[in-house]
Amino acid sequence: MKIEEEIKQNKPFKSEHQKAVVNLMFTASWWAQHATRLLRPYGISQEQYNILRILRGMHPEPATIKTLTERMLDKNSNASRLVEKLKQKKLLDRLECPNDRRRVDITITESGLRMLDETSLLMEGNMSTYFNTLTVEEAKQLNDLLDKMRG
Amino acid sequence: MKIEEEIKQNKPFKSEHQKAVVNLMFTASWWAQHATRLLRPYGISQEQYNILRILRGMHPEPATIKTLTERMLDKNSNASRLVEKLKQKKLLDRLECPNDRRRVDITITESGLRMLDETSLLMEGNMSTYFNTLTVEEAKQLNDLLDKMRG
DNA sequence: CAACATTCAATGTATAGACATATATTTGCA
DNA sequence: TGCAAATATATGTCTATACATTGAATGTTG
Repeated sequence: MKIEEEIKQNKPFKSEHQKAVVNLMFTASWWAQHATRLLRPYGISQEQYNILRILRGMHPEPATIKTLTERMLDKNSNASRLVEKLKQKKLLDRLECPNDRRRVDITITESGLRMLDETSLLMEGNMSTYFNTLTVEEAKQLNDLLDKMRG
Repeated sequence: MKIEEEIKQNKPFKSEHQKAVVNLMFTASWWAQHATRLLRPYGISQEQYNILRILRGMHPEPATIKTLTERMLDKNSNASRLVEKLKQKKLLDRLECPNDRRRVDITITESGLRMLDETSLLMEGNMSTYFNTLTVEEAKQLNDLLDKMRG
């Protein structure tokens, strides 16, 4: 469906650029909804999932809060607090870094890895299902345009 | 900058499709940050701004909570509460609908219109500045791809 | 090495998103 | 008409974002 119909906009957009911004935000929100629902049965949010993905990518090397923040999609989400939530669920371990006591070493646990294997399979499966409307060539184009959009 | 650099991803993405999803979410979050900062001096959030835009579009016809929800980018954001916030700032009026007492008629005030004229000029100006990296043709392509992405 | 600046993480506070539930009104139909 | 179903909005609760501030540890420099 075209973005105008999705948001029942009666007037035309002022420009393709403005429309693209609205379309971007709408599409992101649309996908966020799906992702949130997929993850809900596992008791983790998208950003918690994202943190676990970063930790798996580095495993068995530990990350610090700083590293996580740099790699997270949402730079302002509060890595400290999200890490605390995940620790309570025993999905990661947090240890004081021996070299620098300001830092904390954060490592995904076995249980975290198991849960992530399951959820990432589910997420990736859903992505393929939802996004198979795009060809690989089109996905590539979309990536280029988004990169270019950010200047 | 390419998305891999933005989030300091060392490994390649599994597929262009997966990369496109990450890119979409990252770009949306990136723009949301700018928008939030632009609106901050005016004391309104993006979604409050969005509601005012919808109301201006319908003005002088009133909207209901239901109408707003249908047209908002984020279907789950709580129109009731956002309307309440905007009412407190005297940017809109909320009246019981005479035909159907379940509903409320919501209309943007003069003061709301004035503030929106100012903020939307600012927002649109910023969009042109940020997104002039894309040609009109590319913006069109991006719109088509996003529409197609949602299936 | 002492004083000051910087870095890293945690926390306080306000706003918003996600979702279930409550409450009032209207509609539809037996 | 009466009563259940549907509709419109509001609210409670938990989580997350935005941003300022705090506090501890480390770096830097005279």
